[in-house]
Amino acid sequence: MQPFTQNVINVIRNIPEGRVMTYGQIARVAGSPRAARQVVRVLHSMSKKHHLPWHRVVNSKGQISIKEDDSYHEQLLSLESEGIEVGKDGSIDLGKYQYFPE
DNA sequence: AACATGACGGACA
DNA sequence: GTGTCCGCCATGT
Repeated sequence: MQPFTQNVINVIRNIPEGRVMTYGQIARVAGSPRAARQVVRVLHSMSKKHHLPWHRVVNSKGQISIKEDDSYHEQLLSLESEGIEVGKDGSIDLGKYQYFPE
């Protein structure tokens, strides 16, 4: 496994409840600014093995990036249960909920 | 090795 | 705001 992948997992694990981070942001924090797509890949492989708050990850527009299927619904409910306001189109106010790690 | 894929992002019309 | 195009980079076939 690439060290970057491990970093991504750590970053995601550190997102506080009630906050979100974007794919690109996670990629930057993990050390590879343009690896947003690898973050996506990590989420895919991790959702099966690791216990991570993947639902706190949204795209740069502050929206849920999944098709309106089961996973989408799961993410929506998870976010709302943490107190995050999610628009009907899956939009979130990043200025209000985005988390910036130190 | 070549080509396709993806829960992305930024630039531009 | 919407749609198109192109860059990114690990994986899968």
